[in-house]
Amino acid sequence: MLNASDTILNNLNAKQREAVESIEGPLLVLAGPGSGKTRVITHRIAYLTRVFGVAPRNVLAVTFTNKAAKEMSERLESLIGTNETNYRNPTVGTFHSLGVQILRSHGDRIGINKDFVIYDQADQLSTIRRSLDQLGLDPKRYNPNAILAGISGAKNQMLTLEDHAAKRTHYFEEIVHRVYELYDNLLNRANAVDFDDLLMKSVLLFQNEPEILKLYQDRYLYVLVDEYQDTNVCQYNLMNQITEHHKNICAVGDPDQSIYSWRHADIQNILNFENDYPEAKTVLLEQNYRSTQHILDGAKAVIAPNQQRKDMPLWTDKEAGPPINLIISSSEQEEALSVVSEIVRLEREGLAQPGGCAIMYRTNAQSRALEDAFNRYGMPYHLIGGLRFWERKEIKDVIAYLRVIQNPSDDVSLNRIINVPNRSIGQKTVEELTTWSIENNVPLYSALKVALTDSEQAATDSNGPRLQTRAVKSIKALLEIFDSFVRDSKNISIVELLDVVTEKTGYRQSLLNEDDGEERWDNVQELRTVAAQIEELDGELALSAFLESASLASDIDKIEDESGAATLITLHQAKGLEFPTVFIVGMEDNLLPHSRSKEDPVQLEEERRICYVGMTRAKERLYLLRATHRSLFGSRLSNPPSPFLANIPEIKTQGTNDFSATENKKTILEMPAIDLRAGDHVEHTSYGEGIVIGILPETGDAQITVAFKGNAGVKRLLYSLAKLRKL
DNA sequence: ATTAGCTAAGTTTTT
DNA sequence: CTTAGCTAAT
Ligand SMILES: Nc1ncnc2c1ncn2[C@@H]1O[C@H](COP(=O)(O)OP(=O)(O)OP(=O)(O)O)[C@@H](O)[C@H]1O
Repeated sequence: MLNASDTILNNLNAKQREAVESIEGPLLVLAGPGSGKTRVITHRIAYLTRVFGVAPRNVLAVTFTNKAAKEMSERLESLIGTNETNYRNPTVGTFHSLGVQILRSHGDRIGINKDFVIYDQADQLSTIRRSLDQLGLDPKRYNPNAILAGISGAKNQMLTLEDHAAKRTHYFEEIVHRVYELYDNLLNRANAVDFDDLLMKSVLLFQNEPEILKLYQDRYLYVLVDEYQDTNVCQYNLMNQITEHHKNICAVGDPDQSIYSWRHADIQNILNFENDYPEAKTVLLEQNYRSTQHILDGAKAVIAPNQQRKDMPLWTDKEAGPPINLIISSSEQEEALSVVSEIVRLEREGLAQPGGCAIMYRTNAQSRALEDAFNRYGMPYHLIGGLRFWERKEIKDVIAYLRVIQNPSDDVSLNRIINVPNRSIGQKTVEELTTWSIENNVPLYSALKVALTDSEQAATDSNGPRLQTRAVKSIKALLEIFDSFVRDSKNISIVELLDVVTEKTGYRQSLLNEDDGEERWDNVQELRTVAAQIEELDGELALSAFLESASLASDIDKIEDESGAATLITLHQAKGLEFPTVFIVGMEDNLLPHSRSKEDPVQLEEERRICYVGMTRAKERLYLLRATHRSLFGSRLSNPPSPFLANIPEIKTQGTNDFSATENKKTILEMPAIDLRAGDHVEHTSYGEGIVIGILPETGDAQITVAFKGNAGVKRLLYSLAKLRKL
């Protein structure tokens, strides 16, 4: 029988084992893609807790995305089993979720109220606009996005307002500084923190309150960090603070996969690890378990020209596999079509499943042509990023209601929904209230209250905000409804609260009257489903916890491969993932490398790394695609091929005139545009109701597979003959 | 107070 | 070509 140690070490190679068994002191695992770095982290945690006897609660593992954290927890669970009574799981989370945890528990020490909300980019921008307005600065002249970048950059480098003051060298930075000051004030007043605060304020808290820091130092005796090459100054400081005494830090990463320098990630953090910790042990992993020989060779050839790198050996004993394919098209539409038809071909020939395919691109805008092609041919797809679920208007509206219920001081959220749906509290009124609240240094919500009491007491000589009677009436109704929500929120579940809020405010009604109302209401219902799922998992859920997961959630967390849908994703978001089949579209100069980066050699090297990350996601099949012409802002322009393509030694090119490519395209082009998708409910004249489970193109037609409700069962029908009615 | 219609700007990449 | 933000008209 195997003991715990054997089970954990069994599926590791010698180097990985060495890393797992190095328990005490700083440990650096440097290795290329697919070499099992993440596996080392998981197994090392298992080893620490199950073999070495470390209490799970003393272990902290930090990842980049929630998805990575979730996957790690799951793998841990299957490795060591969990949740026996008395068994506390290790902490596995993202830097940002760690920040939330720290600030929620101890933020009061630096003046952060426990009920704080987290402002995302849109909330930040709206706060910046308000600041500009207050300062009498023209948002046309001073781009709010640029100012946000300035503030965020400062925070990412741990520059507080005072620090930033010293750094002002340009006029623009002076402006940024003035906005920074007011912006932070507004955030404070709204009891809100932004993404960057989660990290920076945690570090500041630890700096100022050593006894709080000690709590975390004593709690987290073993710390493991994934993707260390993409940590920024705050994250670096945070980890150093926690591991200051025991120095049990295990950093894992790959300098060649550092692609977030624009977010102020500093590759020096990983390169200097051995200087920071002279006693550090370094383990290099050299075997790639993910990709075929062809894919690995191609990727290595792309990264090789970078000057700022140490070459590390990376090999595979996998078979050569099919060569890397280059498909040249004449437009982005044709490019997208090539992708779809190739996926169809792979599926038909039993070579790959659509669910195992990912299409990757440099910029979000590129997803559009792909979506069109997938929709046109009834192929299911899963879009990551872009119009993110959590950023949709209707979702943000509903979340805003919940946020105000939890934290009435949240000005941005209150502003958002104060007149949604229309309740005759117009711009003028809001302006008056806002000005009054800023002058009196109180939240907007208080301004509403004052306005109301004033009018009730018919106080003519009051200093309160001066409003129309109609507006006051609306405000009264609004405050009353919020009071009732706050009361409700204490007694009912979040799902119920969502129902009450959308119903009582008339939000559902008004949404359904808008364009695409049904679809958007469905999104709100999906939010309800998410809430239900979380509640089912965690039992009664606190409103704050729900809002927190809403703030920190990102789309990538939702990838499920069971669905049979191909994944559309940016190259950045694809980091850390793997797929049997990968398509990288837009392999053109100005796009990859992006025109904004290609002038600066340092940035150009990062573009190369982005390409490298994408290529190394592929396990079996890799397609690179480029279009000779592409439209940008409506006008067509032609781009030369990406210079990276020239580095790849063996590549099979399919030009636009290539026979097989044309053949494929014919099949799919002749397929009628079908308005059916897998999952759609349909009705057939004799078989009755059913659900579409598959669509296969045929020459000039399509084969639709439908699972019928009645006795008919699963049927394959020809689209042209079946006369299916969509329900 | 609300809305339709116009103009100008925008595409890197995100927790 | 889109879309967000602003102006003019109701
Ligand atoms: N010792 C091993 N034996 C067999 N398969 C392994 C081994 N180690 C890792 N793998 C597999 O190799 C693949 C890549 O592993 P993992 O994701 O841990 O690599 P990584 O180094 O974190 O990759 P990346 O840096 O590209 O994200 C996974 O499918 C994993 O299951």
